[in-house]
Amino acid sequence: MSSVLDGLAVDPASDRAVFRQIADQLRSAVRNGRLNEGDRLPSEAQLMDHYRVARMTVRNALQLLEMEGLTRAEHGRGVYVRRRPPVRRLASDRFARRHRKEGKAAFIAESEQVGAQADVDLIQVSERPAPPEIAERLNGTGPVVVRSRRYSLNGAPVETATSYIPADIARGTPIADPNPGPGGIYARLEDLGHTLDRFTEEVAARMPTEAEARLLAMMPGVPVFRLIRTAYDLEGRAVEVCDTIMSADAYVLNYQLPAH
Amino acid sequence: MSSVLDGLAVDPASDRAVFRQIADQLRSAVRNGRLNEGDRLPSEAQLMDHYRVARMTVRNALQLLEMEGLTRAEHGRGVYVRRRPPVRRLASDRFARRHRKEGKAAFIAESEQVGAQADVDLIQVSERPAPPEIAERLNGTGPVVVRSRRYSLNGAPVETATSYIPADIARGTPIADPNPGPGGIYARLEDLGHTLDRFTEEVAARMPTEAEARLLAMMPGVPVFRLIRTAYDLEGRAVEVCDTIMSADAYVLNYQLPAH
DNA sequence: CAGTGGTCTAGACCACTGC
DNA sequence: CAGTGGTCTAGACCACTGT
Repeated sequence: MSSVLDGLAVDPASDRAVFRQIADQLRSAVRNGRLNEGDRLPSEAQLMDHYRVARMTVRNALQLLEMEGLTRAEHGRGVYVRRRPPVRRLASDRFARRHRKEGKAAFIAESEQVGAQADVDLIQVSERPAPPEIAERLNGTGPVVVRSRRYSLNGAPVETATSYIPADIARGTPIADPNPGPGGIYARLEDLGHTLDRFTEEVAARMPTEAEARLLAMMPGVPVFRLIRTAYDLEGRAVEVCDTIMSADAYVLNYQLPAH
Repeated sequence: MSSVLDGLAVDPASDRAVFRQIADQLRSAVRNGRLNEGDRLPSEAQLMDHYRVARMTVRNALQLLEMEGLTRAEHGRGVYVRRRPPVRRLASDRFARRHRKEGKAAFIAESEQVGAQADVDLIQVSERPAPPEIAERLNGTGPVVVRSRRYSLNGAPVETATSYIPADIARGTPIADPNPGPGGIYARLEDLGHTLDRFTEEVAARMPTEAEARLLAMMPGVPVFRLIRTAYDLEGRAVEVCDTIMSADAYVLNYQLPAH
């Protein structure tokens, strides 16, 4: 009987903690192909036997790998090498007016391009004072219409988004309606005379909060993107700020930069 | 004597694991200001006493918070609420020709703007076959000149970068020299007649590998950005691919998008 | 049902920090 | 030196999975 563990041993006298040595060896097994995507790792019991260590030592090693995003544990089944799914790419033209003319909001248009089923749920609309982070970007402290929703791809939640539009623009318009109509709120902003000129995006990455992890059904060891997009009209006024949390394993963000 | 733990208790009969309840309560204490940035959390011994649980239960709770990036443990000192340092922003004009004319590479120019001390070390230059991921973007399979280096800000490493330039362009030029001269390799590419026209950037986020965590002296619970930038000259040829790993807590990436 | 991971207890020794 | 977190042992019971 052969196993991925054949010939592997740890040195208890080493400076490197035993659980780190075990993690190192399992990591190598993945890197050099002795373990492939989707393969099951040896069980905790097998690892305890093989390395002659306590269960907590084995679990610390496995937890390291899970934190790195290399493996996922499935209760009652085993620990598996994580598959890196093909990721969705945000084309630079995702906000092109052409898509709005076709009546498609950015997320939907983009998902169709890659043949994925897009869904939106948890839609909420309200009017509130602008949070400081938002007021700063909208260059004003008045009330805002707040639209939040969650996007899913092929049934898996991948992103939550909250849009803030100054109430003096959006109040009483379809923008304040749960269903803003074809082309989404960017089309409605243009209907209202706020022709969109440019966007800025600020991209950060961090580990999810508990609430975010729940909403996006995230696996341990996967960070989120936080993307704050500000939309400006032709007059240079900020007309929308969209605060988005995205499961980082579902996206690669694409940008085009001119060399000037 | 009052403490952040006053009045807090867990329900062992709850569905929610005890260590998660403890983490919840500590997290709330941070969110509602009973614990501030830089404050020390109660020690493991104090938490064991207060909640009447075993040490492993307390440690699991603390580890959750550390994984989320909310706290950092300091051996022999205590567990502290992490400070969110002011972050550096990548301006959209970071590759503007003006900076190259001034003899400054992007990283240096940018750091000066925010009054930070920039350093570069671990510079390595070699010539090798192009890795598949790189060949794909360079649209060619020939050998490449590989330049890798590490950038630090105020003494703290924040990013590693590896540039790949087709050898038929770079061989025997200052680009293949550890010090490529004023303005960096982009200035040299333009000297060689490859006037830069545009860049694409692909941004992903994940947890660091062990090697990356070491090189960037990363705290647990902090992800990295992986940014792959491709530079194109006026003829549309890809003349450089730069593969960058950045500590995500040191950056917010800024982009400008036209509305078309 | 047996096998898996999830949680928890009650100890032990060590390395690091600050007084 | 006392107090802190880092590592490790040797058990226990539970919840979930597949047969």
